[in-house]
Amino acid sequence: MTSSGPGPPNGHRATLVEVAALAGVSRSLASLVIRGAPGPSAASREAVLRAAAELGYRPDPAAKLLREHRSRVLGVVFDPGDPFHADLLEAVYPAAERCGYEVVLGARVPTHPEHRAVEGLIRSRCEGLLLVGAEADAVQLRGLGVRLPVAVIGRRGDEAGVDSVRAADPRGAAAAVDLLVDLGHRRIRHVDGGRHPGAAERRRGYRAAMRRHGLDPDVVKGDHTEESGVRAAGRLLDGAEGITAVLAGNDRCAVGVVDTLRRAGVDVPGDISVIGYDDSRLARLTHIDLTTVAQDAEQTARLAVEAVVERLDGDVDLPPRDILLNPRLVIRGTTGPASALRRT
Amino acid sequence: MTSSGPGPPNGHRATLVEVAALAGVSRSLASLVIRGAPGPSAASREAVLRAAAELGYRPDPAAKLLREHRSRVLGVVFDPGDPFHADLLEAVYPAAERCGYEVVLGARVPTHPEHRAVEGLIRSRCEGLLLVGAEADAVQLRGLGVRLPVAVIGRRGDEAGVDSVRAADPRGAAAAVDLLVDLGHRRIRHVDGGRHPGAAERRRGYRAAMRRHGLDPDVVKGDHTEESGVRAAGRLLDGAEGITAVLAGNDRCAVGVVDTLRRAGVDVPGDISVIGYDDSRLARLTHIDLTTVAQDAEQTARLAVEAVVERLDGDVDLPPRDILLNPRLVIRGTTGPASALRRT
DNA sequence: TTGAAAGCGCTAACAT
DNA sequence: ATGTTAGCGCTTTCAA
Repeated sequence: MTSSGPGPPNGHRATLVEVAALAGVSRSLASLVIRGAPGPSAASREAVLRAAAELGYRPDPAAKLLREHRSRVLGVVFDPGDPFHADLLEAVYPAAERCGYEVVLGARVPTHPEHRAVEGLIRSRCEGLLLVGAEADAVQLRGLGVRLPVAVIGRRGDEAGVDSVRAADPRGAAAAVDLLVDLGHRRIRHVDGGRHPGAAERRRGYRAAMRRHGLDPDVVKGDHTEESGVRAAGRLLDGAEGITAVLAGNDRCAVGVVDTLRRAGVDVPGDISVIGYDDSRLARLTHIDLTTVAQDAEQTARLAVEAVVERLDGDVDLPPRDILLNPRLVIRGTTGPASALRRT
Repeated sequence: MTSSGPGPPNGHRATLVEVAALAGVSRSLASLVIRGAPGPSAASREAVLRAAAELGYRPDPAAKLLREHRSRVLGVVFDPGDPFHADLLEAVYPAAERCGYEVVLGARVPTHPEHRAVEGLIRSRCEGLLLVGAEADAVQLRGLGVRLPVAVIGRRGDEAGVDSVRAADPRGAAAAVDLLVDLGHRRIRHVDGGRHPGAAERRRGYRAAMRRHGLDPDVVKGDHTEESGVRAAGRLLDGAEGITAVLAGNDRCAVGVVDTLRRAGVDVPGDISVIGYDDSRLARLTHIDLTTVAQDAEQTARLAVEAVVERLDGDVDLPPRDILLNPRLVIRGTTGPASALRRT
């Protein structure tokens, strides 16, 4: 915690002139030493460092910023409470550090909506912005992108003139279908995510993959909540329609499905296989152990950081990029062979 | 999103001198107008505002800060992904705003541990710090508290010389026991949270309440994961010990218990009642519908903000306070009368 | 290798 | 009600 440290524990904050005076050198020389610039002799270096330590000197970021016109800070807007955003943040920090940037966070919550978060971060003198799942429309995004370099994660942004990094959802859904077909499933239902971001792409990927395998797509409406999974499972139980596998719109929905089926005495994956989407912490819980489609948080975060940094450190007017990442299928315990068909 | 706005959309940022020049007034007068200080006549006000708009002027926070030596910014360290922290953040923003402060966030993640988050926030020139669930020890906390006003949430801090706001866990556990006893339960087991923060207090509250009702405490070791609930339920199923109610150490553990019991055909709450702790989003899911003990996030956040602000805006050397909040029992669908006793 | 001087954009006395 | 003057703490030419 950088404990209280030496020097005056409280009150007056030492300034660079004072350090220089104590070291018996000029302000500028002290400045060079403090920020490790080449030039100063070993002797002066030693003297300044000792004086700084003695006074408990800490450079004033505001003054530095005023002078340099650069903060080397990246702002990130995200949803606290969203596990995938937590994974992304975890990866954003090292990525930013490698590029020589610090990170400040702004939450997107009802009491502090996206535009407020953005303004706050800009006031915190960040030079570039990462929006994890923007809710701004294309016009607002474009306006923001003019003010400073912006990258959006999880949504397309190139149409608004900003970079974006996102998973290729159609491919993820297709991979899930492929796995199920490999396991012998033919009647595979998709509980979709309605109008949630990404849902349309997943639906599209599912449909295309089914047709590719010569199978009939079977989509039922849903959303990205447990509720929707519960309802879908209910219909499955009522209808007993010979369906042996379900691709849910996301993990929450999948958990609703699995839960309801199992409580009704249906064996998962013995009778019915279920696949989720997102590989959220939920899916990884051992008592759930959900087969699901994962996005690579580490790579996503890294590419988004690098996109912004690239503009910051030079190429200001590259055309906006839309980076698509391949999702990865994580096979766990809710999928199995279709051999043990329900006898309907 | 404060769209791109008028003025030079890009490139040169207008300065206050330029605005003043265009408005035909002095720097200081322009300054007064810009920050809405009393004094300037309606005419000058109008002129300055018009000029500012025309140039797309935005005050430079770095310069302002350098001059004023105050940022009116509060730093908050939290765990992204933790739903309760999300609730707190939601309440922190309006609380800070009412006090005239802004909020900057720093995440506590493996790649960016607490002390780095703290340093980052301090560099972001925050004047006070809120630690949501500090992991620093008392010595580090004390060192930090010397540098700037600090409040910790969810853990005691007065011994380290900083303010703290937390739920009175013993009372929460006691309230849960009281409810179960009211419902006629006598054999109530507590699956504890091991060494997790708060677990000891909950255990203590449970024990005291049981004794108060003339009942024998029955504590089994656990932790704050679903796993632990699964194991505890397993033991319940094996033993068939006539236990009719379980107080889990937290919601995750409770969900593990409920899940396992129900899959084994035990009716919750018909055969066994289960109470969680925390009222996390998990507990609120309708298909889980867990009776649980809730902390008041809104009040917690508000009191913590006010504690820090109070020190910032005057009383620097109040003695540290440890504010205890009463938890609230949220009765949902996993508790019921003990009448339908399991016949063992 | 070191120092002197200028100035980043703003606010806060102190005049007027 | 408005303008003048001095810096805030730092970096950065430019000279020595």
